[in-house]
Amino acid sequence: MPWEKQFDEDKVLDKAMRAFWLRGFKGTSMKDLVAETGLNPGSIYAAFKDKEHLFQLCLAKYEEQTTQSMGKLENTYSPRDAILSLFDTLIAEVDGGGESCGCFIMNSVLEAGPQDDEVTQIIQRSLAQVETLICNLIRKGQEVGEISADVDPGQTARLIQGLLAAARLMARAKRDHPFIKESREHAENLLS
Amino acid sequence: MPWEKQFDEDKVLDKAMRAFWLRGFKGTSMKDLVAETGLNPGSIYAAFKDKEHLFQLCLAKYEEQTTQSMGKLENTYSPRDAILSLFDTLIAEVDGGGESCGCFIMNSVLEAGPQDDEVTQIIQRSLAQVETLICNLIRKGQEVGEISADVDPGQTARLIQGLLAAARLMARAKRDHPFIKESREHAENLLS
DNA sequence: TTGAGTGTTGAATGATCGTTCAATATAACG
DNA sequence: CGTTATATTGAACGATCATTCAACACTCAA
Repeated sequence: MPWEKQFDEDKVLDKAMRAFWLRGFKGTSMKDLVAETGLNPGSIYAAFKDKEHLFQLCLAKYEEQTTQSMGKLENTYSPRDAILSLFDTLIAEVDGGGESCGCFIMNSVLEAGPQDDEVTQIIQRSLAQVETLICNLIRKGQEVGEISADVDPGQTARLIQGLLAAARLMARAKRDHPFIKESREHAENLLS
Repeated sequence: MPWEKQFDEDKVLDKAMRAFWLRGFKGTSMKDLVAETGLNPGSIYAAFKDKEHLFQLCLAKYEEQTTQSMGKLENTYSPRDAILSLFDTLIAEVDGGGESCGCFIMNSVLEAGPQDDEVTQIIQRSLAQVETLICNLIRKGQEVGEISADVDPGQTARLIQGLLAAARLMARAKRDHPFIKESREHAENLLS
């Protein structure tokens, strides 16, 4: 019988994800991945097929992580604060001088051409997922009376998502862009 | 005395711009540029130094075009309608099945690492430029009484810019994403 | 102890990348 | 017409790209 893998597939995926997240698909070479994962080319190909497939796995993993971490927010904050904390996280990232490499999904939107079916599907699925999560938070907030009952949950969820995406984009363009903090205020007003 | 250039430098820049706009810097190879401009490698290098510099020229040209076309809007529409027409253009693009390759500047934000000083400067300058143009439109609209006097022009300009950026991003991810049309409504409400 | 089965290794592969340059073509001046 | 100055050409360069694979390492059932 065989031999167990010498590496933790999940940790390797995490490192690859960080690389793709920071520099994109084309901006990350196999040499980079070899250096940052500590694996040899052959092992990477044996475990993940090829660069394209590895990238898709990273995207999927990111989506899963995002969903999970939003689930945690749901349990530790009130619905309204959970939504606002999404903005607070970004603000803290920027203020703390952190990496602030944006949203991996959104970064990939621009790099993946419209022909890249697999990636496009992951992106669309992820967008819909986050929208739904925010939408549910809004509904729950309305039930509790924390969020005004006369906002449309779906539309507002998409607006929140848009504001957040824009804020992350601006953060990447200019670390201290005023819109980053303003976007939080806008969200706050929406949910008043 | 010498020999005039056989190509129109401006038309070549336009074709290169379209290529970079659609596929990004890393996604556009020199071979692509040779094929799409009709020039030979040597001629491109003689005229534009190298790929990096050509890209910067394209970015700068895009910025100039954007500024000019927004100037025209100012002359043909009322301030409020000029702003809303920015959204209408995007909506028409998407509805018409057009390319909808987003905003060249914003696309470049994600691709250019924070280390790329020259590109970052062009991006920041362009962002500030557009913000100022929208801000002035808002002020003018307020003078005419077309836009509510109690919105902060600067903050609202940044919000409009953010909404537009987000809408273009969503359009790239999903052609018929509801947010595209909703963003126009949000802008409309802001300027009511 | 051994052989079958699987994981690891990293040099080598061909393709493509951005870039260069010697050869060639063209136009204006003497 | 010949010289000079510049533009064009496209093959060729070295670097880097993603990918492969034969050699080797290791585990475990027999």
